[in-house]
Amino acid sequence: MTTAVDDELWSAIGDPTRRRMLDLLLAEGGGTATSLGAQLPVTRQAVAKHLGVLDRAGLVHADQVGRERRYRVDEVQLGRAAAELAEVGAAWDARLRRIKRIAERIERASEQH
Amino acid sequence: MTTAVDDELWSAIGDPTRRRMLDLLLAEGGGTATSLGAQLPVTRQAVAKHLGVLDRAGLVHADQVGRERRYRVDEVQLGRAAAELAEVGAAWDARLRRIKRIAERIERASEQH
DNA sequence: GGATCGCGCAACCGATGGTTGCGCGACAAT
DNA sequence: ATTGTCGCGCAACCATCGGTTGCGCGATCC
Repeated sequence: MTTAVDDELWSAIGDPTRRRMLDLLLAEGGGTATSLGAQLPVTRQAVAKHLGVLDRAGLVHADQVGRERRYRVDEVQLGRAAAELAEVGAAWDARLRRIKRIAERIERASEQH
Repeated sequence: MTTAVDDELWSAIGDPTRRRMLDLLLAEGGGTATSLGAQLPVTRQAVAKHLGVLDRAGLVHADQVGRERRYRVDEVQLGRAAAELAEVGAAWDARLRRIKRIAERIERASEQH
C-alpha cells in the first residue's frame, strides 16, 4: 500500500523557509522577493531562489508590475499539496492504529496465561 | 496564526527515503541497516546515516541483538509526526477555503455593478 | 582457527540552502 | 535631462547533506 506521493511536491514544501513563504504569501495575498525577505531571517537572494523553486513546482506564479516581480500563490496547486500532506498523515495514523490493536490483542492473549 | 510546527521533526520526515524507511519498518515490525538497504535503491551506509537521523529525532530506536543492530519505530513519536502533518494540511486547506469565499463575495459585488 | 556476515568509520562527490558583491534597468526628483 | 534610489538578477563562494566507495573490526558459523 504505497502512499503514491509526488516527491517533487514534497521537496518543494519540505523546506521550512518555503512553508513560511507560502504562509506569508497567503496572508498578504502576494509579495515580492524583497517584501518577503524583510519578514524572514534570510536575504532577498535566498528568498528569490526559493521563489524560483516554488515557481518551477507550480505552487506560485509571478507577473511583472513595473520594476517589481509580484508573486502570488496558485491556490489549486497548494490545495493539492495540502491534500497530499493530510493523506500521508492519515495513512500513518491508520497503520499505527492497526498495529496498536494487534499488539493489544496479543497482550490480552498472553495475560490469561 | 502560525502553525507552530516542529522543524526538527519535519526535516526528519521530509526526506522521501526516510519516509520509505519508516514505511518498511512499520510493515515488517523492525529491521536493520542491511535489511532495509536490500529493499531500497541506496547503499547500506546511506541507510545507516538515515537511521542515525531518525534515531536522533526520536522516531526510531535501536537495540543490539548479537551482531545485528535492530531498529524499530517509536509509535508514539511517529503518531505525533502524523498528526502534525495532517494539521498543516488542514490549516492550509482552511485558509484556502476562506480566501476562496472572500474572492467569490467580491466577484458577486462587482458583477452587480 | 578460518570464512563470513553485519556494522562503523573515513574520504570523497554533487546538489542545495545560504551568503556577499556587483551591475543593470525602472522609477522619482530637482 | 541628469542624478539618485529602488528592486532585481547574476556570479562566486561556503557549509551542509544525501549518496557513494573502500576499509577494518568484531561477532557468528563450520
